[in-house]
Amino acid sequence: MLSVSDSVDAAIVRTAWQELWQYTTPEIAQRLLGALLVHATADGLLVGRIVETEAYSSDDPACHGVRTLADGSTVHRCTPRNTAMFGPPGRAYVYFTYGAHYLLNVVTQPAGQPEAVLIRAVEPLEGISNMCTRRGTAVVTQLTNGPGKLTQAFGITGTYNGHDLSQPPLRILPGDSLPVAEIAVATRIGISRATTRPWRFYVRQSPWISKR
DNA sequence: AGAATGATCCTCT
DNA sequence: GAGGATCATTCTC
Repeated sequence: MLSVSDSVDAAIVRTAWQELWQYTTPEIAQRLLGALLVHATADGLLVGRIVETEAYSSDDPACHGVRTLADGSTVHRCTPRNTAMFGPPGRAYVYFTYGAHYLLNVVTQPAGQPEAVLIRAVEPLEGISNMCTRRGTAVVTQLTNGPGKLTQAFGITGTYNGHDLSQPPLRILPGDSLPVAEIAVATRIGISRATTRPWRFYVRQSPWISKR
């Protein structure tokens, strides 16, 4: 049974969600800080607050939708793995790497323009004991402080690749933008190309981020 | 068909 | 701080 206030709340969230995609990808990465990642599982609700993100753009050699040619130029390349990146904004791009980890991205630009925001860390809010079970640890600060860790804690796998993140069971609920003073800017982690772009964003002094 | 690479994590020292 | 695990994806031959 849906109450009137629930409907109003849903409309507000829907508006904030759709307005997000008019910004550039680095701007969206900052605006996703503070948003809630929500997964409704058979074992219960899992909720986390996003505290760390990275932007990947369509002119960015580090982006999965971009290929660097021998002459140093870059082209867009749609492949079976990165197809979701070429789809509409607001969808998930989930991929598997290092033979072990799923990484969750949010597609940010209109279809054909491969850009996305990697969710690198969240602050666990609800379903923490469930997350501990999934992660195999009781150390709460180690549950979701990395892109591979948080997908394991939340039970997010490749089945969500292409999923509309405004819809259950896996959603992102935008919140108010953080004050600029609370947002730290740094270079991205774990990449070998375009390493100097300042496109990693995190909540300053948060104990839940992956790395200082 | 073969080889290289990787938006990571964990376990050491 | 360094190195290994582990395998899907992608490119090259």
